[in-house]
Amino acid sequence: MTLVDDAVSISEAAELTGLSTHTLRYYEREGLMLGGVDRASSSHRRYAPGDITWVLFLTKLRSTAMPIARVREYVDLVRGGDATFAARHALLRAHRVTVVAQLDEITTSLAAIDKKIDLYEKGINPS
Amino acid sequence: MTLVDDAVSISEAAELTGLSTHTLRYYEREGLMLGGVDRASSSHRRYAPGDITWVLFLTKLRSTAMPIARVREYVDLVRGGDATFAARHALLRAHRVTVVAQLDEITTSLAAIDKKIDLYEKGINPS
DNA sequence: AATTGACTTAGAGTGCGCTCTAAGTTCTAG
DNA sequence: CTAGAACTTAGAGCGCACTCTAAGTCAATT
Repeated sequence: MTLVDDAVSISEAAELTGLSTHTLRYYEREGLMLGGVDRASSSHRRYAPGDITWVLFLTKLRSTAMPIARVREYVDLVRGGDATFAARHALLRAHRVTVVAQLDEITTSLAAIDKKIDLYEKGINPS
Repeated sequence: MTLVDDAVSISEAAELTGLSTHTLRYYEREGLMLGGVDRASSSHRRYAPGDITWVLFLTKLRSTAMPIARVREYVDLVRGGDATFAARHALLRAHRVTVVAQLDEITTSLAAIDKKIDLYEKGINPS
């Protein structure tokens, strides 16, 4: 069994996640990383594969408009271990409801925009 | 033909649009109202039905993340009349592309969240 | 050994979209 | 006529999520 050090630097983590190094440090400061990122050379961050996986999921939460504070709540629950299983499950299910609502609102708005575009396409001059 | 004054006060406009009176004044200040809102008694705003219709469409643009500045561009074009027909059409079509991208991103993120929720539902303890 | 570039920290700054305040004016009900 | 609610303005303040700066440390290359 070969032991590969597949942990990466912050700039590599930035490339892998699509975030800036600034944002990665900011998220860590805000307590959004599950376990605290490892350090090499006693100062430079080393992102383990699991850290990358977590950041990628975190960006899914953020891209569905979960506030930083709510993400932190979730992370704090994860740190709480088995005892918080139900709470974490509930938090995600509650968030899911808001995401479906977002999709619905955007879809409704898109329909209104499409209606307006149709007017343009028919040569009508709308506002 | 009966002439009804169906223009409404700012608080009624707020109720009709779901915005606050503060926001309605803010939008007007930012140049987002098509023609300038009428005044009654030489000071209080009177929102005509067309104003309400416009604000409702404007909220569709906003709810699909069109920045205030872009909305203003559109409004400025509308003020430009027939000459800007093509530009307005293009602006809306370009915005449409971003809206579809939003829907796609949120849908992808929702799938990731659902996957996580499934783990909870199966009694697995995820992070 | 020296240079160059990536990294570190704490903290300040930015942009957006509201949201609120204060001081004064106007409308409406009694 | 009066009281109180709703309105007006200009401008300040706020919350969020970054984003950047400064001053210094560390790593890789020549």
